[in-house]
Amino acid sequence: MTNNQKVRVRFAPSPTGGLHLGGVRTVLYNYLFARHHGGDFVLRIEDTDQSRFVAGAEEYILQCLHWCGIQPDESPEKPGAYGPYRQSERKAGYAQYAKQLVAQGNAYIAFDTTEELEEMRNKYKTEHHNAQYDSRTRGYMRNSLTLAKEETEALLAAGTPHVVRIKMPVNETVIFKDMIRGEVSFDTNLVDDKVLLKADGMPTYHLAVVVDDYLMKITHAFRGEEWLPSAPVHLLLWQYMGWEAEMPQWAHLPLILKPDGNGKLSKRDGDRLGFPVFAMDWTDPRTMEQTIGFKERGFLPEAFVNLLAMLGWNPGLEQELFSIDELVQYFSIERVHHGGAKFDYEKAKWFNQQYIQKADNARLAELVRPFIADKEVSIADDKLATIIGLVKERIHLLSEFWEQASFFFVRPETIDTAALQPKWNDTIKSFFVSLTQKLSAENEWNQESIEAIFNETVAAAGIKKGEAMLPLRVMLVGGKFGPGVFIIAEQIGKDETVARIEKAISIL
RNA sequence: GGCGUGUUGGUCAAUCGGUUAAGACGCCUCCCUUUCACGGAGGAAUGACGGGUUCGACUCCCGUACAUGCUACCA
Repeated sequence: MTNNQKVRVRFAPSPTGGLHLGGVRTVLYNYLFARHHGGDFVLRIEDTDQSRFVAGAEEYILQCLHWCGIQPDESPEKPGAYGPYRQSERKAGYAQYAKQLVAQGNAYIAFDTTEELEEMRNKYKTEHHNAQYDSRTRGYMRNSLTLAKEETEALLAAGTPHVVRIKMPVNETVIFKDMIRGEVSFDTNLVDDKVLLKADGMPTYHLAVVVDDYLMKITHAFRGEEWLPSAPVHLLLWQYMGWEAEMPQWAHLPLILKPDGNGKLSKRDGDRLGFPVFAMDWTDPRTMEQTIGFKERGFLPEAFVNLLAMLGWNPGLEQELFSIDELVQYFSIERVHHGGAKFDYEKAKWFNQQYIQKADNARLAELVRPFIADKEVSIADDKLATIIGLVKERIHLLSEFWEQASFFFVRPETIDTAALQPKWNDTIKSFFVSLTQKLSAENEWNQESIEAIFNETVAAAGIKKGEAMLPLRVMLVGGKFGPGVFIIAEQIGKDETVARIEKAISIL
């Protein structure tokens, strides 16, 4: 790219299912880079594989980006000047470029059937070398290089299924500079003649990515490390098309690995280890299989973005909590790690907890609604906000709200009597009986007044405050947890407080 | 198998030839809190291995090991 060109980056998912953590991180790095340099972020849909098309996947991806607060500047829904934004809508164009490459001698037409390819691989495979369609084997195959010109034309005229393959040069070294890894080089003899145009007329990723990036004036191309081995094909294509001067700078991002063992993090690992891998809930329309997302597990989008940003990138500061605007400010591709990072769900939850603590109670109340929708209680917004303020420092996920706060809304079904029994005797029992009487007679009802009555009653009964505090908590809450016991009493109200104490006395 | 890429505590990681090798998560101890949590203080725990280069290597080079990715008319 030329220096004064406007930065343009793209995220190019194929709409085949749920949006993976690693995908979101790739989006994020694209977005941060674009914003940092005042450039554009483009969403392009790579739907060239018709057999893998999944209905609804494109909309789903949009929703995930929206939830994360990442809006593309251009997308299928919001076209800019470089459309179309779906590869399937460019079908005719790709064929032209493929034709040009064939005419130039940089590509050729191949008629081999699946069976013939299979046969070739078995035949030429050795212990030391995997057989591939390349300079060593293409001479034995049925293609426009081995067939007479008339024969090829006759086959074409007869409508014989065929693909277009790149003709990888012999004895060349392709070198390029990756923004993250520095100089990377490949021996062209070891790269196979990748299919460029499929028999159905659709381009493969290899052709499409080059053509689209060129047409869409992409200046920086970020993608996962798994693409590195095919980079020489793309480099050569840029060269053969005569677009070398406009080729984007490449950056191959490290992988996100599974927490245990090694290898790429997959949806299966999440299922197995009990954490989400997709950004949002995804239901496969074919199998109806449902997969949980970070959103529905109770993550805040800003926490999700923050934790993903830190997985493979680090600004070199001690600060760990960054708003998306701060990330934009600090982000630099040079500080992206080379090696893959294992995903740590515990740390992810810590990030979320930090953001929950910082978040506004009214907003949290709104966000927590879906998590209590199935509970048969109706709670006013302000009441919910107040209670969230009381319990938010002890939850890591929004989904944990109910287990930490249900006693504010419904009487505990059971109480931890085991925690009470050792302290239970006639003295303490009569203390609680007299406490309920005094509480019932009280007109003012707030945590100060409740505590004052409690103190009086304790003194009158001649017991220590500590002996009665825990029992009171267990009676109201059901267990040994939760915020201050008097504020709980205030919130649940006088009648309910008295009722819970009386019920506890009756069963002890 | 071949090729590519990678390797600092259990995990995320700072360091860009000279530090007692930061910090965070998790774990442990203590304090705070008459519960739990939050918060605070402290602790255990790290440069894969072997060679170079250098006055001096976590840092640069080479080799080995290990890991991982690719090796489809999938992306």
